[in-house]
Amino acid sequence: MKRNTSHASASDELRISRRKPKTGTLGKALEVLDVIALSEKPPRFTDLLGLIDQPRGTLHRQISNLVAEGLVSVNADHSYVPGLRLLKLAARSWSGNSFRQLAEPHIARLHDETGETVHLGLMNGLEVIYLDKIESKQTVRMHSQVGNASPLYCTGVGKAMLALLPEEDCAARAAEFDYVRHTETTLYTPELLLGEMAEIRSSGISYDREEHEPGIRCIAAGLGSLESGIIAGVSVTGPAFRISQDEMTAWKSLVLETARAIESDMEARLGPRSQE
Amino acid sequence: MKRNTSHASASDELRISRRKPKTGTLGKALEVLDVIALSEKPPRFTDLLGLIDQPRGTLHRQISNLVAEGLVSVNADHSYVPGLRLLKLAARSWSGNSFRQLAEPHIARLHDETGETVHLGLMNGLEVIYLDKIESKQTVRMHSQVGNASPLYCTGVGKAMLALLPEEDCAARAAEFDYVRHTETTLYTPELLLGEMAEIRSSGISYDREEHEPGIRCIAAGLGSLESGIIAGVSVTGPAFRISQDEMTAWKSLVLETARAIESDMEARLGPRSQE
DNA sequence: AATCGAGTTCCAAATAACGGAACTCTGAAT
DNA sequence: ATTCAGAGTTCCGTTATTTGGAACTCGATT
Repeated sequence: MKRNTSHASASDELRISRRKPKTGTLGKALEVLDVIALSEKPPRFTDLLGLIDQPRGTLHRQISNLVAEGLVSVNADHSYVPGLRLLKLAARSWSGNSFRQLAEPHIARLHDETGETVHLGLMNGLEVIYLDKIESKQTVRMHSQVGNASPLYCTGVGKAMLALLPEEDCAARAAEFDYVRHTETTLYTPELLLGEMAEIRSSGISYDREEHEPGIRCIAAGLGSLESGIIAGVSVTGPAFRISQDEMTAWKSLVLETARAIESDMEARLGPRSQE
Repeated sequence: MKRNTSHASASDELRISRRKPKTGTLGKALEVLDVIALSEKPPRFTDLLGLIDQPRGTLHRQISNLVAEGLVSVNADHSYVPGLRLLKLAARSWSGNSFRQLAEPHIARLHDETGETVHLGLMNGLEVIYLDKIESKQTVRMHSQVGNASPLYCTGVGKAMLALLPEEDCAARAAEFDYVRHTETTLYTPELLLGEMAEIRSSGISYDREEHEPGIRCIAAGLGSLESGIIAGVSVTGPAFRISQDEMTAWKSLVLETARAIESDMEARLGPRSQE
């Protein structure tokens, strides 16, 4: 005789949903991995002991397991770095990602037509994760940002994606950001951010007016839907010294067309059956 | 007086020495993740149940934990794909990798001088993992292989790295490969493979004469050392229809110089102190 | 309505993780 | 050379998590 145990009881969950998914041992191991991955310098055992609230013996075993599994490598000087297995796992995940595959020709075309750097981003919680990128010609840095995450509130694709959400969700997320005023023009309060939403919603286009990095501008469009479970965005990015705001605006229809084209491919290929 | 607890009886141990690092819960979770990452099509719950020897309830919880941690995502149709968190972790691991950073300018120069695709690979067990790549100009596929793994025996960098090992280690690995004859010219036995080693050792250069993929040729040099704990390699790859074997050979000194230059940077920057 | 298949939940028993303390190693100070 | 301090590692009884079988729910099919 089973009753409704009701996993998500209304009152309990109001507080804070951060960092309490109760994933047991796995969660603890990943906390360690996260700390190692996020460290600027490869941490040594004692560094980790200070950063993670675990007894010596326990932490040591956790790290040992991570090392044994190849998720973490240990240098000669006993400092720890993320392991190659992560790269391997991520590479498979990336190259097999059907959404990315589907979007690739479209962003390639957008790149050909604009000649500037093009990004494909995916919404993930309060961040945008860059799934793909095509660099402008001779830029030195390569494939740098694939897999990188940025906050939603200060990026072109991020704002475009926010605007796709129902207003209540949008406002809820706006309230959750840890706003950092990266530049003069950063929208650093929920009010400023929400103030742009109406315009983005009606035009389908959002701009990053050097809001995240000085000298970097971008035009973006959101795509996807809640039903499909995919909220994404495409953008064209360029240096402010070469691309004026007006030139950005001129790409509006190209960017919108690209977003619409990806969406129609999504319907065609992901809709009927979730075939790869 | 270690007691053999239960499942792994003595006779089983003889079978296969692979996959027995005893990493407890973490290992089991990663086995699931591996299966999901390696699947061609996103598996559904029942598929996984067939592929992994675990009872329903257990497997379900393991997957739930992976999902809760963001290592796995679940599609609308209950099929599972690797999660975005993997990309994020790997991106940090990649961009923070000090060896890659150090090698980057050198392979960039090699690319400029040859005009062809250049790879940086790292030895990992019986495989080479590509740490970085600079594509030839207008190639369509981008950052495709970073993080990808290939067998040592049929790639240019792989053979070059093998040749750096002491002969006994080299022979030991040669005996362990699961040889697949990818093309006509694949070295598909330990004897064929070891037969090339002397030449590679003396010249410092190895060739992939369409041994992995038809129509793809490459010249490579190994670098690093056992003491440093890094065994790596650089290569220039090109299509056979455009690049003759002689043209490849002409790059010999460029490739060697690049390898030596990276090595001297390693000594300078990784040697004194493992500073990032 | 009944059946089947797929996915999900539950709980006592089994097992793996915990954590304090003891041990070893390394390099610096005496 | 000896001592010492700090870092890293191992051990083992206790504790908490994982396990795995079975029961349950939901949807599609007959």
